[in-house]
Amino acid sequence: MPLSHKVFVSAAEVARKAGVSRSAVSRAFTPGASISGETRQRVMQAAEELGYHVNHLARGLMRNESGIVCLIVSDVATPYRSALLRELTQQLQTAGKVAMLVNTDRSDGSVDRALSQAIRYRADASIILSGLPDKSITQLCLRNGQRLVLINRDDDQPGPLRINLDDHEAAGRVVTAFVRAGCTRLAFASSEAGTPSLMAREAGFIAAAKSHGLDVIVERYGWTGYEAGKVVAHRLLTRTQRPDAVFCATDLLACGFMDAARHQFSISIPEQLCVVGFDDIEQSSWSSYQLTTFAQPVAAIAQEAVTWLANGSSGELDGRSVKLHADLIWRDSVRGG
Amino acid sequence: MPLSHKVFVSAAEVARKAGVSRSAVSRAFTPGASISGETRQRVMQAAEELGYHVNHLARGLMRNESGIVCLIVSDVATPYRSALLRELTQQLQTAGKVAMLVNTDRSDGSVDRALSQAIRYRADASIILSGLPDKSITQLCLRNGQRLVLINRDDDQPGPLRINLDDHEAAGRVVTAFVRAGCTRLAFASSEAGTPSLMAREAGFIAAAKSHGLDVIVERYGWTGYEAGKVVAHRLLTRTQRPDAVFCATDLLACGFMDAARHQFSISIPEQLCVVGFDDIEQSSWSSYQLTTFAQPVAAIAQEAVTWLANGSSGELDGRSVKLHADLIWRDSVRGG
DNA sequence: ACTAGACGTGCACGCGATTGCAAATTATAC
DNA sequence: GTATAATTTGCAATCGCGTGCACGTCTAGT
Repeated sequence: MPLSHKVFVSAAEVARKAGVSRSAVSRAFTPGASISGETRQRVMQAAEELGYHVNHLARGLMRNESGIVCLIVSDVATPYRSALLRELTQQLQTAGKVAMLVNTDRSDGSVDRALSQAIRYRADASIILSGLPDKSITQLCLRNGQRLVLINRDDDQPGPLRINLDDHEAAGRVVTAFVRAGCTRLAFASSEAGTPSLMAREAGFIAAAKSHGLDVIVERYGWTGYEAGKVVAHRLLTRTQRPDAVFCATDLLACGFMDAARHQFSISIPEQLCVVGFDDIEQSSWSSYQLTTFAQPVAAIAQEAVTWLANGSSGELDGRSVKLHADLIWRDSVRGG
Repeated sequence: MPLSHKVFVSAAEVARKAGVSRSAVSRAFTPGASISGETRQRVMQAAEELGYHVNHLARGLMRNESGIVCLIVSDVATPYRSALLRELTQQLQTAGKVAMLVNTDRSDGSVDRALSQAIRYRADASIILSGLPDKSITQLCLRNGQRLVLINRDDDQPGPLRINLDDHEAAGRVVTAFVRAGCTRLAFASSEAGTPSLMAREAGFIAAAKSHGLDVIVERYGWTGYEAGKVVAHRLLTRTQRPDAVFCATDLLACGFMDAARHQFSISIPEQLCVVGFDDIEQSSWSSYQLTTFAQPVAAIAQEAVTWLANGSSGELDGRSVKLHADLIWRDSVRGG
């Protein structure tokens, strides 16, 4: 690949034009460096005229700090994921970092490959929104001074920052709401993905129901999304003892569930059936759904992650576990809000 | 910031361990380089044991080719944008590139700042999904050997690759569909964003309607999204001469419009009112909407962009304009599909 | 006037990799 | 066995930048 044209303008050229040494140019662009106001002016002007921009690749090489944060995520196009992504990129930017986006699929070494990519680019940190890395590669990251953030992926490894919600407790609040609405035949709708948050919601729901003397029908299908919600609805609503309250592990599931219940089974919500979701995606507030659900505190999650990253590594193992609260947003899919 | 621990392992250490020179290590990781199978084996093993990864920052410095592609986008969390984003990152990855995500807002120099970021990291290219850069910075990019892709942002500048849809012609097909459904009072619902694609759809719709001897009521409000759709619906449906067919510039608008029409005005779709959208976001296929709409060929768009990037700059001004076709997806929001 | 200090500047080296060139090794031909 | 070609390997320069160190200049203190 032949270098196309005139390539980039380097600090040396700026230095020549400004009549100073190359170090002066460097210092002009380094906040807090020892340089006089006058020469800084001269350098800045020359830089402006030449269209010079500091090469962050080279700077990262020297400083051993690239400013890159790697976002590892599957299903970017999903409403909740994309909302979190937006928040993260935004806050990273204002913190002076830059986001590198790596997609993963459901294949096995997918997250590991993504992390290798992050290491190759000497990312200061990686934030994992979905999937879990192998223990060995986690070690590799930490050993290389790369910091790790795990979101909604409970894991007991020391080192990374682990951000989670109070899924278990939140699920308990759903039972309370259902009981108050006079519901008795509870169901839990989920997928077969088996992620920690899904499991926690399920376990919390079942436990709280039991403490009320209620059983729970659990139905899982496929892959957490709208279609799975429809399938699960079909299974749940063709039972002889049809449930009168269902907690959907995810808003996307809930949307599919509600659509199936209304349009295929002509069930009216919340009169005949109460529904609660989780995530508070934008669609949940749409008139067609008005879903009562838990709000993922995306802004708080992002903030937690970014501030942790901004404060340089304090110790050897500065990993900690943060548990955030999910607010219940009352809308019209449960009686007696 | 003290370098935390043992930092990264360099090629020199691998070379020492494998008993070869630094260059050999470099060559071992460069496909097509002149190196014997045996030494490559030795190097690879040593690298594996030490946990070595090529430093792409340094590589990019030498090769003058970072492998980074900058994705500049506002409203990442919007369904259409995130779908395109998913497709782009995926295809970039398989092409051996890595995506750097930069958020922009609606403020003036936002895209320019994003492009500066791209230049600082010596991105091989930038793909702009929303907003338009200043001419001057476009020049700066091209002069620096940075390639540019503009998606759905018609612009007459030479140099960048410009990918657009046949918005104007597509809008004409909507009129045909409405006329065939027996509609006579046409309306166009849009936002005040005034992007080229929005304008093209509007112009195309009006032109085609005129050729059928029909007038079009145009209503625009705020910012392309669900809420705007509701507001526009309110304005349009409280008129004395209520329209019986409306083309929404965007699916998100259409969803808001349909919800308002049904739940606030008790209008049944498509019996009393036909609706067509644009984008084919996932929600359009949900049972609650079943929206007839145009499919954004996201995969084709991404492919077009990535293959253009993969083929190194052929000439000085290799920019070209690509016009892609948007298929009309028939669902239930228009009579007589 | 002499010295101490503060401040700004330049030199030169290092960061981690690629690559042209020439030497060294191996393979092939006669 | 030698001459020649083909391949492999190491040396050293380079990419653009940051920064420790030494030097020069200017101000202030006694």
